[in-house]
Amino acid sequence: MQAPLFDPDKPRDRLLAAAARLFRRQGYAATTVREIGAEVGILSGSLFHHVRSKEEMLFAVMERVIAAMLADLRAELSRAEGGEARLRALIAVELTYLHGPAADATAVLFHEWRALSADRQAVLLDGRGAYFALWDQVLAEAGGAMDPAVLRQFLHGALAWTSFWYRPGGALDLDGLTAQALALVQGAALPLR
Amino acid sequence: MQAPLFDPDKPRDRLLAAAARLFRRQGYAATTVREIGAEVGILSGSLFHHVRSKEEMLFAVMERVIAAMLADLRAELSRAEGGEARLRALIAVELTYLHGPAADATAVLFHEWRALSADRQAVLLDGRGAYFALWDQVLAEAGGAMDPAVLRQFLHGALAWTSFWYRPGGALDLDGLTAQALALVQGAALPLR
DNA sequence: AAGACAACCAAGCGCTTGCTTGGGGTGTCG
DNA sequence: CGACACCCCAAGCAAGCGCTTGGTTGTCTT
Repeated sequence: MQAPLFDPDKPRDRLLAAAARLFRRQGYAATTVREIGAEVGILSGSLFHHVRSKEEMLFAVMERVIAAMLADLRAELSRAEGGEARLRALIAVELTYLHGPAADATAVLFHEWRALSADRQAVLLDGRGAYFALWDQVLAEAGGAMDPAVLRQFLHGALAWTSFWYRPGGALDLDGLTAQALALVQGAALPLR
Repeated sequence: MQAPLFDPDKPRDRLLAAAARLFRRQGYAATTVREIGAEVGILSGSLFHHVRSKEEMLFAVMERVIAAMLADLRAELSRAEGGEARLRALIAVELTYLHGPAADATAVLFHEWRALSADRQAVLLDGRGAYFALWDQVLAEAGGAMDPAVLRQFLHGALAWTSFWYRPGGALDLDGLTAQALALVQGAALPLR
């Protein structure tokens, strides 16, 4: 994890952080620009001094997460040696984003994708593609019997879903959760038949 | 799978089926009652002859899926003999609902939960609880090393996420997908360390 | 034949939505 | 001191929202 996604000193960033928080809690469509304004202490009209439209906020939030996740995953993978370490890096980066300081923005990226217009989805597709290409590479290296693409979808789904039930600070910390996910994919979930 | 969730002969059921379709495609908040009316060929006002409010449609859709899934899972489990068969039943029922005739309603249940008011969420909690109690029971019987609650969340997340990428009719059919999920949870994803 | 009922239309109500406009206060820098 | 961004408010617009109203059809029952 490098620099935080949003700089509290920049008004526009404070706005985006607030938008991410509300988009996550209520969903994009159910969140009004008046609520976002209130969250940072300005009126809804003043909000458009920093941003061209409501959707631009959604786009900006997603754009930043994608770029940051991709950079972080690349850094972690270049540092990791051995198949298990690389696999752990995959999971750790995803879970760190989902439950660390960037939790709101990451949850929005994963769960509000369809709220974004098709044009803007297309702009972000390159970044998403590069990110998952790294996944496929690591999973293929691991050389399991399962189709890497299917395994990637299963794993990504299982991790993305944690944002609905897992809360850090409980009995299970982030490292523990990472270990559990690693165990799942390494085949330690249930005893072999 | 017993009787279909919605009876095409009943106008109210046709409405609910259309609502489920649109809620799934666009999300609950982003769907208007005018669109739902148009989907069945009536005006938006006439819609309220069958239903008290827009949210009642969401509730009705979810209620039916929960009841049907619970009944089907109970039936399948009572028919299954042995740990692996019971495990497969868990996965098969979930995937059948997610990608069979009830796909729209099931996706809505899984992905639009927070759009439902807290009061109505509470009404449905019993059914959800009973359903997942069966999961925990089967997973505990399987006797793996992983915490059954965490494993349940991982598995449920991985399966629920299939509604974003899996489409029946391709190279991988539903039985194949079920087998892959079973393999994941049985530890055949990657070779052991 | 008459009544009852379900199903729908046409019109529109009150309210909220995303966004625009015009203007004013505050600080920085030449 | 004046100029110039920057940031924000006050007010409001057009469009769309969920939902209500009063009334018209066609079908079925008695």
